[in-house]
Amino acid sequence: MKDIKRLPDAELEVMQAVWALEPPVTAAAVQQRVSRAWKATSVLTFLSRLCDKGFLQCSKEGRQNCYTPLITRQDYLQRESASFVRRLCGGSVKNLVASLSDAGALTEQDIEDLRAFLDAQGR
Amino acid sequence: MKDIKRLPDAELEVMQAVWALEPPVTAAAVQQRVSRAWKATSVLTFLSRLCDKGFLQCSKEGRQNCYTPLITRQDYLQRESASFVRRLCGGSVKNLVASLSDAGALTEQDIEDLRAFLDAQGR
DNA sequence: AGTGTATTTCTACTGATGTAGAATAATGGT
DNA sequence: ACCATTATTCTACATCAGTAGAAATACACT
Repeated sequence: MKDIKRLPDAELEVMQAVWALEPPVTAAAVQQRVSRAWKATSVLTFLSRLCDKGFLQCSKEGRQNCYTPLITRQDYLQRESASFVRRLCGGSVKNLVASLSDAGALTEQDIEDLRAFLDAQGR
Repeated sequence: MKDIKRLPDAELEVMQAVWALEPPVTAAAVQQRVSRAWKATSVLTFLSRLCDKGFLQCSKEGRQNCYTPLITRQDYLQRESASFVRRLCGGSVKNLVASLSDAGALTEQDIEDLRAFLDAQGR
């Protein structure tokens, strides 16, 4: 039914904050958690747009709004990374990892983790 | 100098076409290569925006425009994948690969390629 | 009850993106 | 030299995104 779409940067950052915090989140908490210096009204705009898009649900807790994610971080990440690999890397994951490596964005730790992951993976 | 920014979907698709073709490309060639059914003028709009953004250089070849990439696919891919991992995966590449796996976007071939890549990597 | 204060909802504005018609310019043929 | 054809440049417009002031609400106190 609902087709989740890619979120614009600002909304994504807000979602990250919501995901990072405990379930029913207030706008103020989000504002603090976020890295950018947005005015309270800006944060509220983003939160409300996220509700419109079906990413959040909003309920009143007295005078305050409380937001709860309707989409998990995992779910969003899965969709986005699959779409990223398709759109940018011609569908090849190796291609992606190789370019991360070229970009110097692959730490020793990453490599180790990946090895472990693959080992656990392959039967 | 120039800070390369993320391209919107339409422009990215046009760039992919340009990269896929041989260096000096005509708008017509791009239009054919691309998957979406854009009108010729739309394609030209995107090409011209890509020139403005410093991704392409345009030269006249008689009556036709010829476009040449100023940014390589590799270069763009590197930047974008690094930024993607940062923005969405909290900087963890394993996180990314794991979610691809969960999304069922990791083929047997991908895993094999990754293993080979990592082996070649780690001295 | 009246008022300053915290929150939220409306409204607004600028610039980016997707898409393409209208206008213009350059060709090729007759 | 003229005109149908073709490619390019302008112009346009709707929607999305980033950002936030103004207006409306709801409390918390005195």
